[in-house]
Amino acid sequence: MSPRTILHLDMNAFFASVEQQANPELRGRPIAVIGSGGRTVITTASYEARKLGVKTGMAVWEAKRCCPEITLVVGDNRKYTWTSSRIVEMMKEYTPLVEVFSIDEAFLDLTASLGIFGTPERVAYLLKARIRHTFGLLCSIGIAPNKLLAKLASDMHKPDGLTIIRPEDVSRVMEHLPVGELCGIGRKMERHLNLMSIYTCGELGRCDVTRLSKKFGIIGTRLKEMGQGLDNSPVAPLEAEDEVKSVGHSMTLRQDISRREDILKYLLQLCEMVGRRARRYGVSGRTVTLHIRFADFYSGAGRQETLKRAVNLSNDIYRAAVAILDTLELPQPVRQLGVKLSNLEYQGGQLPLFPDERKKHEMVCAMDEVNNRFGDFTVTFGSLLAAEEKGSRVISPAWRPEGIRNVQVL
DNA sequence: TCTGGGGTCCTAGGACCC
DNA sequence: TCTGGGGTCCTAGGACCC
Repeated sequence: MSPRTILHLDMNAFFASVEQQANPELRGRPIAVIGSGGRTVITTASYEARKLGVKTGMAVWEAKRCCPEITLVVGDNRKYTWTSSRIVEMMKEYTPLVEVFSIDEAFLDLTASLGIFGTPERVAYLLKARIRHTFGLLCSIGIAPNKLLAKLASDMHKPDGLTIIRPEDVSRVMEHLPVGELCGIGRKMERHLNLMSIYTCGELGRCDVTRLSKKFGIIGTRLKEMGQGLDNSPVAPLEAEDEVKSVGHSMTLRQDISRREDILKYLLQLCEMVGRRARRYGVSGRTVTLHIRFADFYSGAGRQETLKRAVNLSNDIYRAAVAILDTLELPQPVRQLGVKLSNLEYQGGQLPLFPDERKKHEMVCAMDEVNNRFGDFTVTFGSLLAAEEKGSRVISPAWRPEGIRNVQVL
């Protein structure tokens, strides 16, 4: 395989920076973006807040403890999705091979475009300058022969960094790099490797592959390659991406609940969110999963059930979810509920065959249409929730601005 | 008022069929 | 009397990512 030139772009403190741009009073100050619910965490902290110890995933009270003057902003995903889409459009001017990895990260395969734009550094500087001028936002860029190394490189200098790993640098960079720095090796995997006396990528790359395969199974080979800085995976633009395999929503409730009728209300809301997203993208699914987290945070219950036929009507999903609920023991009040539809089938807008089915389908589509125009839960089943519980605004960096993974509500 | 929400992939074990 | 093996589908749970 001939050498490739891959660029990874990572927006710095994306949600927080977008908010600071939208509101000049927030610039230069410690702020953090949080979710809208009663029980939420820090989604993104500005660099000013990070300096004081505020981190993603922290409870709000914890963030306030390290930084009493912090300004908390409830996230607005329309802003982030809009900005992200504009940045992706900009990136597509340099190559059609843009893989949107998350709302604030993307890979570009520049191999074929360097004839037009010159060096990859030049593309990086152009992108950085344009993103800064247009949106007032900073990003870190990594350039390397593959995605694994490009992502590693973009992480090396933050914020506003530009790091290049050339083919001749790879073995030097990997030699003393801790294995946990690689995307794909998390805390548990790192601990297992350390127990095998493998601490650095250099050691991982030299490790006997049978030893790795014995311990880690099918990914043993892949691990050794990662240690050597090898990665053949292509940059996959949206059209080339695998089909989405599941659609789900979950919510942590404002308060723990125990009464069945309360649980059912939230369950119906979740099934409506899942069903509507599935219908919007023309998928239905045969497997419905219900998951519950109990009041103690650590314990939970859940089950999945595969139906005879694929469904995407909220009521069908709801019926399956309730059937599962009725098989579960609930030893504690419920903190969090989740519903997922998987085993997906892509039907591409086919209408059901039988008249009564079709009528139901048409009614649901009409409801969806109203909700799409006027906001979630404008028209909905009678038993849905009071105004203050409407359409919990999901804030998650894992969104994509396009396609079914756009979880944007409203 | 302690601890969010969206996904993917892999493993292991059981049921069932040929 | 005892004991097969491959394949598929399904479920539960864990690790990892942003």
